[in-house]
Amino acid sequence: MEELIHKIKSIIALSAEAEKYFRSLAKPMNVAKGSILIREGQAVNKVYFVTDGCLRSYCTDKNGKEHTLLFAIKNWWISDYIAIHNNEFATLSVECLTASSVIEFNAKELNGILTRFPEYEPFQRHILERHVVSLQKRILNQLQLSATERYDLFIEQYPHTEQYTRNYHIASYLGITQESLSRIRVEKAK
Amino acid sequence: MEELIHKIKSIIALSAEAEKYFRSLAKPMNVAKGSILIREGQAVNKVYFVTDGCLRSYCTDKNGKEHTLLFAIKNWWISDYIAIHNNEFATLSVECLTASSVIEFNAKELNGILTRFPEYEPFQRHILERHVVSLQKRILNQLQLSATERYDLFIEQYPHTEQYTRNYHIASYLGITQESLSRIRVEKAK
DNA sequence: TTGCTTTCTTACCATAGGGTAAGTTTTTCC
DNA sequence: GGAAAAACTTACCCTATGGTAAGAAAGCAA
Repeated sequence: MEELIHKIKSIIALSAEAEKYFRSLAKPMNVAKGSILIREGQAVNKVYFVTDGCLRSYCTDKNGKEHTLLFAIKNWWISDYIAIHNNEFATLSVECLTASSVIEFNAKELNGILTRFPEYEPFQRHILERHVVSLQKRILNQLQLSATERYDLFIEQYPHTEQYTRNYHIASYLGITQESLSRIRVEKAK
Repeated sequence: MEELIHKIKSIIALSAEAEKYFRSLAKPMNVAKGSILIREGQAVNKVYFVTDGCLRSYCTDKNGKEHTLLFAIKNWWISDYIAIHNNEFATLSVECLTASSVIEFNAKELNGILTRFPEYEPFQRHILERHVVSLQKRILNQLQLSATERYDLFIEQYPHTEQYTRNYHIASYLGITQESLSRIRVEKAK
C-alpha cells in the first residue's frame, strides 16, 4: 500500500485529503493460488493493484481454449477493462497464479476519486498511457516476430514470472500451443 | 473542427476560454495521398485527428516488411504514441492512404492544455480508455481467430476502408501476407 | 490510346506451428 | 511418503499460412 501511495506521489501532488480518501477505498487482501477474482460472464466492479505475486487475465474461446491477455506482476493493475469501459459483463477472467497480495478497489469508487479530486487525473492518465504503449508494442511483436522470438522477449520482459506460470499460460499468451512451446524450449536448450 | 469540438463537449464541459485555447493549437490541413506525416527514425512532436479520409501507422521490420498498427479513419487520433510516451524517435511511420483532412496538434502543446485546463482531463481519459479497449480486443482477436475470421471482422469494423487501402495494407494489419489475403478473398467469393 | 508501373492472382512447393495420443515427470494433497 | 492428478514432453502426421515467381489486371501518365 505504501509503495502505491509513494508511486502516486511520484507522479502527482496528492493532497492529504485525497490520500485519505484514496486509502479509504483501498482494500488490501491476500489471495490464494488458483483464486478467481473476476469470472467470465459475471458483472465486474473491481480492479486490482498487485503488490506481490502474479495474476493473469484470459478469455475462453468457442472451443474452450484459453487466451491470456495479460500477466500482472508487482505494481500492475488488472481487471476486465473491456467490460468496465463498455459497462458489460466480463468476457475475461482474472486468476491468481501464485499466492499473491493485491489491493482491491471498487471500479466506480476509484473512478469517483477523479471527480472529487481532479488532481488525481494525471496519475490515471499516466497508467493509461503506459498501458496503451505496452499493448501497441505487444501487437507489433505479434505481427513481426516468430514464436521463438516472442518467447525470448517474454523471458526478458517477465524475468521471474516463469516460475509462477504453467507452460500453457505462457503459450496462451504467446499465441501458440503448449506443445509448440515445449518444442521451442527443447531447441533453446541445445 | 466543429465536429471535434462538439465531440469534446459531449464528454466534458469545455469553458469558452479552454475552447479558445484549444482552437489556437489546432492546425487543420489537407494531406495528399501518399504523404508521410511521421517518419520512422525521426523526432515526433505531432499528433493528428482525422476529420476525413484514411491514414495508417506502421513499422518496418528487420527484413523490410511493413506491419500496420492502426488504420485511422474519421474521428480517430493517430501518431506514434510509443515514441511520444517514451520520448524517443519514431519507430512508426504515419502515411496518408487517400486524400485526407486532418487537424494537426503539437503533442507537447496539446498535453499542456491538461495543465492549464484540468477540465480537459476527462476527455483525454475517455480517448485513452477507448484506445486501451480497442487494443485489447485486437490482441484477443489475434490470439483466437483464424486469418479468415480476422478478415471478416476487419470488413465489419472498417466497412468503407477497403476502398482506400491496398491489399497489402490490410494483410499487414491482419498479420498475414498479401498472397494469403488474396487466397482468402477467392475462398469467400465462392 | 498507349505504354509503364504497380498491384493482384495463381500455381507450385516449403515450413512453422497445430492436433492427437502416449509416455514421462512433477505437483498436490491425504 | 505414496497415490492420484496435473503438467510436460515426444513422436507422429496434418494444416494453415508463407515464399517465389510468373502472369493477369488495374491504375496512371503522357
